[in-house]
This record gives sequence, C-alpha cells and structure tokens, in this order.
Amino acid sequence: MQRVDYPKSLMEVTAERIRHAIVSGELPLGSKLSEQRLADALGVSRSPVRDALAALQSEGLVTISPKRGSFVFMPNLRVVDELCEHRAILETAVLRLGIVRNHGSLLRNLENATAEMERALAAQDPHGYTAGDHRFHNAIIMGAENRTTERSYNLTISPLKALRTHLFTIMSENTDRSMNEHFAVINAVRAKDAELAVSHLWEHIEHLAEAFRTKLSVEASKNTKRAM
Amino acid sequence: MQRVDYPKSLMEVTAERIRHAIVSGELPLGSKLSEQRLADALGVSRSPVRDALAALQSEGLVTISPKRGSFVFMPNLRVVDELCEHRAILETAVLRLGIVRNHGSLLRNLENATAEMERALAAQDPHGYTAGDHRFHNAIIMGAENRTTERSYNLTISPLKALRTHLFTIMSENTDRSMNEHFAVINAVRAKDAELAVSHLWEHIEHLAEAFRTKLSVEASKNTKRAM
DNA sequence: ACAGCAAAACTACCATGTTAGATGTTAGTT
DNA sequence: AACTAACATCTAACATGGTAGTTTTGCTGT
Repeated sequence: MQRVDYPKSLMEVTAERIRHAIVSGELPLGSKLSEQRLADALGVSRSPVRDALAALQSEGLVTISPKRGSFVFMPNLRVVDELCEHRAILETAVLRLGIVRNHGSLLRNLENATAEMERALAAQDPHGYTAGDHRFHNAIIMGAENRTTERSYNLTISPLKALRTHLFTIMSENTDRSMNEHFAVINAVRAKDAELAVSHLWEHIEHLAEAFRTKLSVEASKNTKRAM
Repeated sequence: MQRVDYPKSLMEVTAERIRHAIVSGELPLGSKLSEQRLADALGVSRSPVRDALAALQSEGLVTISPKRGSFVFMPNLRVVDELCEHRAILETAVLRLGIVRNHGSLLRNLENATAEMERALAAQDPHGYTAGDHRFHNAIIMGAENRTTERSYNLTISPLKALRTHLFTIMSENTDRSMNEHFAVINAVRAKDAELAVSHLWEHIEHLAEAFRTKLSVEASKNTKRAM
C-alpha cells in the first residue's frame, strides 16, 4: 500500500491553468482578466478563481486592481531589471554554497542540463532548449538545499519565464554565446573556482537582462487587449 | 495636494491585525486558528479572514491544513536555519550593491540605526533596540533600490521577526557582541571594503541563527494550544 | 461630427449558505 | 480493559447573492 497524495483542490487546479496560460503565452501580458469570465471558462465558481488570482498575484504573474479587475502582469524596464538582478543575486549566492556543499551532484546536474541544451540545439528544438536552460539554473538553485531560497527563486522566476516565451518566440540568435557562458560556469565549478563561476553566471544573467531590455523597448508600443 | 492612497480593504486590515498578533507574540506559535472564530473576534465575515489567512500563508506566518484548520507557523530547526541563511544571502548581496550604488545614504542610514540602538541600550529599552536592529538591516536592503529583492526579504523576515519576539522575551545577553558586529559592518562600509563588510554581516546573522537554534532546542517541548 | 453626461454594464469585495472531509466522543461489542 | 464503529462536531472548500465603486456605452444638445 502506498500513501495517498492529497488530491489537488479546485483552487490549485485553477491556479495551475491560469499560470500555464500566462507562461505559455496564451494570455497576453497586461490583458484583462475577470473572475466571472475565468470561472465560466473553467467551469468552476468564482471562489476558487478568486483564490487562485490572489495566489498568482503574490507570484507576480497577476496584478489585481480593486473594483476594476485583474490583469496579467505588465512589466516595465525597471521591474524586469530588478527581477533579473534579484535572480542573479540568488543564483550567485547559492552557487557559492553549492560548490562547497554538493560539488559532485551539482556538477553532474549542470552537465546533464547542458547536454540537454546541446541536444535541443542540434535538433533545432527551441522548447527543449528552454527546458534545458531552466534545468541548468534550477540545478544551481537546488545545490544549496535551502527550501526558503528555492521558494523565493520560484516566485521571481515565474514572471521571467513568462517574459521569455512572450518576447522570444523564435530561438534567440545569441544561443552560441549563451551556450558558451553555460560552459564557462561549468568549467569554473569543475575547478571549484567559486568566484570565477559567480562572475560568469552574473554576466550570463546580465546578458539576458539586456536582451529583455532591447526586446521590451521595441514592443513597448503594444496596447492591452481583453483576454478573458 | 497629495495623492490619496487607496483605502485599505477589509482583507488588508484583517491581515494586518492577524500578522501583528502573531509577530507581537499575542498568538502562540503553532496555535490553532479558525476562520469563524477570527471573523467573530474581528467583527467581519469569513471572506476577508479567509483571504487574509491565505496571504499570511504565502508570507510564511500561517500554515493552512485542508479541511483541518489554520495554524500559526511552527518552525523547526531546519526551517529556521534556512530562513537565516536566506536572509544572509539577500543582505550580503544587497550590501555589496549598496556600497557601490548608494554609499552615502547607506552609511548615513546605518549610522542612524546604530545610534537608535545605542540610545535604546542606554535606556534599557528592548523594544527600541529591536526597532533599531530592524532599521539597520532594513537600511542594508534599501541600499540596492531593488523592489523585488525588498519584497523577497520582507517575506522571509516576517517569520524571523515573530521568532525573535517569541523566543527572546528579555533583551538578549549578547547585545554587546551584537552591537560590535553592527559597528564592524559600518566601519567596513565606511572604508568601502565590501568583502570585509559582507563577512562581518554574514557572521552577525550566523550568530543570530545560533541563538535561535539553542533557544528552539530548549523550548521544543511545548505543546500546541488553541488561540482563536 | 463632437463634447457632455447619465444610464447601463462590469468589476471585485464582502456576506452568507452549503458541503465534504477531518476530528473528537461515546456507546456497544468482545 | 481494548477495540470498533456510529455519531456529533468542527473545519476549510466551494457556491451564490448583494453591494459599492469603476468603466463603458449611448443618448443628447450643440
């Protein structure tokens, strides 16, 4: 007999659906949502939708305007900068710890992730490449074995994941440089040179922030549509 | 004329009340809550209480057990360690940035905070001392001017604030060492020696973690009571 | 055609009712 | 005394109705 895992509540399922719709690009950034419409579309009452939206707000994916409506988050340049910097702060700090605490498994996970990315790159599979990238950075976060930091990371990474799919519909042109940066981090980790690894990692994330900035300033002239 | 700030919703007020009750020690750690009882006690309906509890759960102050009840969070040694480490990660990273970006105002705020702490120490005012300490660490966080990191910090610091009031009812015996550590950080900041400041700060937070650990292992034999 | 303005539609907030699941209690059996 | 199961009680999850604030719409006069 195996212990039963708790069935997910309606609110959780609802939150997952909406989160996926945002991150996958189904719901445009800044688009208007509505408890009632979402409830009708998902076939549930307004209560779980309301709870889900509140949860997604604390994840940074949704902003709720009192008496006006709920909206998919709409990043400006400053917020994106801050998100990337926060990400860099967490990843670099955790990388320092991981190199000391779990050097073996950390290195192995990083290598697996880059292998997946190379495979996806050869197969021209943008989706797989993105998955590998997430796996790479996730391996860094897991290295310190600190659940609090993991939670904090997941909160800030959700909007960034959404941004990635919304801004980069095709595989970026900078994948070569990106791959090299990943390898640079790995090599430094392998050599247990924490400071070098950290500096490569910070630079890597900074490049991503730059890419976001240029894309955002181009697409700044879009207007909000109703999605739900 | 000043821009009016949005009137707070019932849910926000409710959340503030409950949060204050937890952080101030009014509600014991691990004690059972109940939407209905809280609603009756606060004179509101269950809806805002429910929303508030959900928000407090994402702050780490409350844990909700499906169909069973809500409880004030109950930390174990591991979680406290992780909270402190996460705090150290954020504060040290942000301190590095702050020294570069806002050296002047950062230093000024740190000095004001320690001045407040010394005043409180001379006046035997534990409450004021704690307030000064919070102001000190808050000054560090504000130094980088990154709202995302601020939010992340506030989420992790709430349980730690609660722990402080619940575990240290009297002013700690280690205030001398603590004050010296604060001064060590300030001096390093003044000299713009980021690495030295960071190492002092990390050590300071690590000492706090140790204090939590010893107190927790002593008080581990307490049982849960109903509070509301 | 356009500005002003009032009515209608829409929204989240809050209150309350209902329900399924979890827990505590007690009567009944061995 | 020990175990069991029916029962009562308590809980949060979910559904639904009312309300006040916001936005849109559509009419009106110019």
